[in-house]
Amino acid sequence: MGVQEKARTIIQPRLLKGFRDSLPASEIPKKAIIATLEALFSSYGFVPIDTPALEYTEVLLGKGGGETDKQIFHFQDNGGREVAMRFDLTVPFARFLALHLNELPLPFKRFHINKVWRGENPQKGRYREFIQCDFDIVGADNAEADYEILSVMDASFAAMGVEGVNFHLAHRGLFSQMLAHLGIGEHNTEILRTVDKLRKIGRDEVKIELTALLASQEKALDILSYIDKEDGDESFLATLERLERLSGGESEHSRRMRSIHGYLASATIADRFILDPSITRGLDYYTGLVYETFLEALPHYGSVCSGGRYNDLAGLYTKQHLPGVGSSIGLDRLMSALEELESPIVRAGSSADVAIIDIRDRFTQCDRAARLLRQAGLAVSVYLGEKKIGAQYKWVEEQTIRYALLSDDEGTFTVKDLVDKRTWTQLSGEDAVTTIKKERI
RNA sequence: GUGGAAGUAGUUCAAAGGUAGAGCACCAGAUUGUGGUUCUGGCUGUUGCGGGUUCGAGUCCCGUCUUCCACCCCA
Repeated sequence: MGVQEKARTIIQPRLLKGFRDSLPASEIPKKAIIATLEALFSSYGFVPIDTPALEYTEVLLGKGGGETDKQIFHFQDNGGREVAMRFDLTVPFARFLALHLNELPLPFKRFHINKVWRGENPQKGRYREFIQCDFDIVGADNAEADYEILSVMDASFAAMGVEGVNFHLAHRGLFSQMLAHLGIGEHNTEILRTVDKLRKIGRDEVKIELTALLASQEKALDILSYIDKEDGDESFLATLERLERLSGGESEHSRRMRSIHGYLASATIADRFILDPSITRGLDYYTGLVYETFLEALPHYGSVCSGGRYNDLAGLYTKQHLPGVGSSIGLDRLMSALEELESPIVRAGSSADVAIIDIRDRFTQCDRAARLLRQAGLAVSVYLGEKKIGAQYKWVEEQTIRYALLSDDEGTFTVKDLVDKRTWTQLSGEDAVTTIKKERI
């Protein structure tokens, strides 16, 4: 009866829809990836910032509009203020810029890695709480800044060891110019939205939708000829020339794209960047270059890194005109995709290099060895339970710790490699250090 | 937010209205002489949750929550 009584008072340990716990097996690689990205951004001179998770609703909603209104988590705080949780890192950054402009060097390069929240219906790789890694350059409107963001994107995926990545580039200004050239500029946003679905629903379906939208199959075909490559292998520059033709000749937009491609080519990374006019990026603040990033093996996962150029980011919050270009990596979606690909990056997750076991009677000796190993730069985890030796080995392997160190009666140590099943006996503390450091390479 | 599918032990999956089960995992003991073998024994569930139909519901019906899929949108 007493037991039943207790059972009834237990609170169900449940999670909110779209929110997840992260166990060591996923948190360790996640932290490793974040550390890699932070080091990479820093190597380009980008500096870290942070902003609050919670802001005034009016600040985050801006002018208000469409989808963000529905997706944003908002409520009244205990003081009756209308507050909202940030749904991306770009809008808070704009507010941040307006507030701190005279404290910042321009051009300003920052990165920001943190959680954001969207009240969207979850699916695989889509959650209500997820981490974004943003990096932006504000205060520079030129091809060099555009190029540098693309360069950081490419270097980021290389640093994470992710292969088979393609960056799809387009230019919003160029697209609008084409529509104006065709005399159908007024349907701009609807056309963008339809074109954006090309990869998902296919050319034929897009043609049907555009025809319905414009009440003209001829114009639909004109637009399709803009976003359709004549052949799959059409080069960046050949595509660019075709876009120039369809949008009425050379322009500042096409010249910008040509310059960016020139820099990418000089850096010998141009082959991973594809000019893909079907990339449009919804209807946000983007005005120039836009891009999305796809994994060759999992195109249906959608973009894992997107962004573009916005020419008046902080316009909602200040009269100062601030051009910028930036990008955002969706870390949780990327990790979800990499897990599906069984990528080694998300598998590597040890809590330590060495575990020390069987220490019940020789704790001091073992702790001395642990301190020695730590001083030598190894991560060491000491077993603190009371189980038998077999269970201790299991504990070590559960955490994918590769080496176990045991203390012998003679005051020496035994090191075991639990992966290759090798054993070294009668080692001094120093020998144990050198053995492990040598073997683990 | 709209529409569809699914939810059984820690896990993978059985049980086609009639006593909720199996493998793996887990726990204890023996053996292994600084583990992984073998043997013996054991635990595990309010069948996601809440109602309803029925003599009887894991199974049928309704609601709800979560996951997955599509739309929408996006990372």
